[in-house]
Amino acid sequence: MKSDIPVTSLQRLPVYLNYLKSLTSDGYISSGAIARALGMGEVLVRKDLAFTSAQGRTRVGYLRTELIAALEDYLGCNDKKKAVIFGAGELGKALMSYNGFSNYGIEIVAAFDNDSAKVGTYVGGKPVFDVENATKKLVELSPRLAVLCVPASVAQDVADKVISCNVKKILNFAPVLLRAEDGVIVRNIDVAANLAILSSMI
Amino acid sequence: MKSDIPVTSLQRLPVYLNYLKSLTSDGYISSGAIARALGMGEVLVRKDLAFTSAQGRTRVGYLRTELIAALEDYLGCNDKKKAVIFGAGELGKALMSYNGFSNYGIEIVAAFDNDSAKVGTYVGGKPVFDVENATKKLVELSPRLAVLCVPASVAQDVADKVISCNVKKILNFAPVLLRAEDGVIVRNIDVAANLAILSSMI
DNA sequence: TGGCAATAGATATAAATTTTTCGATTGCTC
DNA sequence: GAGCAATCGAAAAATTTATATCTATTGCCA
Repeated sequence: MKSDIPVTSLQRLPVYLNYLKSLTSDGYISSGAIARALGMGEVLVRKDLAFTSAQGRTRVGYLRTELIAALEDYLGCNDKKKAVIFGAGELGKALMSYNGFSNYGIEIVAAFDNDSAKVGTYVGGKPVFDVENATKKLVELSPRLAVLCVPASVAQDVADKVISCNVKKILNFAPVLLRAEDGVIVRNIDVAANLAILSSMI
Repeated sequence: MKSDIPVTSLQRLPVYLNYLKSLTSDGYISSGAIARALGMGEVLVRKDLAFTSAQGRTRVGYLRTELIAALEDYLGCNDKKKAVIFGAGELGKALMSYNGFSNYGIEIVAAFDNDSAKVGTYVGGKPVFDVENATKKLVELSPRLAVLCVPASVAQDVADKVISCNVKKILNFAPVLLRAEDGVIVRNIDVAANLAILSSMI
C-alpha cells in the first residue's frame, strides 16, 4: 500500500500540506498553481497527489479543503501516535517544547535521561523519566515512535533498548548509523552533516 | 564539479565519514567491508567514493586515513566556514551548544533573536545579538551559512534579510517553503514532517 | 613461481524517478 | 451551442540512480 509510494514523493507530501495550509483563500487550486508556487513540475505534483485519495476536477483543480484532508489522511495526521524522546539535553528539550508535532497527530508523551538533575522535571508539560526505568515505562506507554537525542556513543545501546520494547520506528539525531533488525525503520537527521552538505552544494 | 555528484551520493558521504572515523583499527578497508557494515551495495560505495580523490588499491582496499582525508576534503571540512543562527529558542540554543559542527569546519559564530531577554547573553560561548542589528552584524561577520530556527511566520522575512546580506546558503528548520532567488540554496529540515514520514512508512 | 581469490574501477544493465506527451473532460467565452 | 483553453489523469519517453557484470590488477598461499 504505502510501500508503493517513492520515499521522495512521501517526503514532498508534507511540503504540499504546509503550502496548502498557508493559503487563506478557500476554493480550488490546480496542480499547476501548486507547482509554480513550489518551483516544481506540475505533473510531479499530480502524481504525488494521486497517491492520496484526493481527486481533482478537470479544468478546475483540487478543492483545497479536500486536498488537505486527503494529505492529512494519507500522512496519518488523524490517528494519534505516541512518541518518546531519549536524551533531555538542549535538543531533546527543544523537541519537548515544540508544538508542531500535533499537526501530524504525534504526541510527545515523555522523555528519558540518565541525568538525575533532569529526571523528575517537566519540559513543555512532559515528564523526564530515568532511563533506568525506560523498559518499564515503554511497556506502559507503548509509543509508536522514538526520537534519539543522545550522544553518538550511546545511540546504538538506546536504539537496542527501544527496539527490544517493540518500538519499530526511530528518528535518530546522533551522527551514527544504527544497526537494526528487519522490520525496524530508522530515519536519520544529522544536522551538522546537513550543514556540510549544504555548504558543499554549488 | 561538485554539481555532478547526485545529491543522494553527497548525502551518503558523511555517513561513510562517520563510520570510518568510528573505526579504531588503522590500515586498509575495502568497499565491501564498508558496504556490509552500512548495509548497502559495494559498487555504490565505490562509486560514491570515486567522487572524492580517494584511490583504492586492488586486492587491498582504501587506506582508512587517506579515505577520511579525501572525504573531509571533498566535504570541505578543512576550510573554515562561519555560520549564524536566527532564533535563540530551544532549538537555536541546542545548535549553539552543539559541538559537532567543527567536524565539518563549520563554526557557529553568533545567533540573533528579537527577545530582549536573550539579546546580550551567551550560549555555548556564542553571543546572541539583537535581530535589529542583524544587517550590520552580518556584514561584519560575513558568514557563509545561516540556520533558521525561527517560527514559520517570520521565516521568509528572515530569509530575505540574510539573502540581502549575501548569505547564499540557508538551513531552514521552519515548516515553510522559502522563496529565494537563483543562486541561493535552501535546505529544509522539518522535524515534525520527518516523524510523520517515518510513521507513514511501512 | 604459478594459480587463486579479492579487490578496484569501468562498463553495461536494470530499476526507479522525473519529465514529456497525449487524450479526455469540462468550464468559460463568444 | 460551438469553440477554446485549462486541467486532470494516464501513458510514454527520458533521465537519473542503483545494481550487476566484466576486466585488470595484485597480494597471498602452496
